[in-house]
Amino acid sequence: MTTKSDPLTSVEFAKVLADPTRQEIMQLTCCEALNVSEIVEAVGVSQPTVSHHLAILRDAGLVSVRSEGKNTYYELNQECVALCCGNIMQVLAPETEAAQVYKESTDVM
Amino acid sequence: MTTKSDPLTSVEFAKVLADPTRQEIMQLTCCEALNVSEIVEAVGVSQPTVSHHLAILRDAGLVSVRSEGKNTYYELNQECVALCCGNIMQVLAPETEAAQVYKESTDVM
DNA sequence: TTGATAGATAGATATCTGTCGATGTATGTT
DNA sequence: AACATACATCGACAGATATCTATCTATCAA
Repeated sequence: MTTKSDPLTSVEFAKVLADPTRQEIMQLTCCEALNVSEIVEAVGVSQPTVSHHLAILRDAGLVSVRSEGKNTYYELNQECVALCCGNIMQVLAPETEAAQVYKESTDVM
Repeated sequence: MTTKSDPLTSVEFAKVLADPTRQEIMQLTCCEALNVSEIVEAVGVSQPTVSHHLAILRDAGLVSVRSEGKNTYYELNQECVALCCGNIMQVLAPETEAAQVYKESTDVM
């Protein structure tokens, strides 16, 4: 229903990143799946607020969601993050070495 | 007065990027310096609105500014953009190949 | 000096967004 | 069946922000 299938635009990606609470959630779920209660405890805002941020991440296709009994586990999609960052680098910083290294590493050979 | 000296946080950087008009300005000034009138003409919003966005970019240290007679030229700081994108990749997508390639390319040897 | 042009600033306004408390819903437990 | 827990959704509200018009300042030209 909600989840986005097409790749994110740079503006959409930036809007998702443009909040400290949301970035903290992204960092927490970056390398391990956490359920909502664990995230609530870690970030120190209310549960509805966490659910709100998770919905935004879900709609953007930036997290994977897995239900397990009463719990719902969220994990950040690192590949999607890397892709968006790479795109921004290539568009807004094409002459930097970082962008060129990125481009080479992703070019089909 | 306004310009930021310390490096941008990921949230600050994302907030700057999180507007389509501003990203368009960034793209326009990415590889050449433009004055305000040229930017106004290209993006199709009012001159004060462009000045507002340029002030945000200036305060963030994301553009260099050069006055020349009546004109003021703005140019995007690509290195700063690349640095911020690289940081985000390393923090939020550390296990991706893109982040690792970036890290290697910036590591002191 | 007078006028024109480039750009910044101020103030107003409408929209967006992050947060919360309250409530709904589904799943598991006794 | 009754209850508890996990999470989502709703509605309200306050603060942020993008945009505009109007105005101010500074520089160049006549």
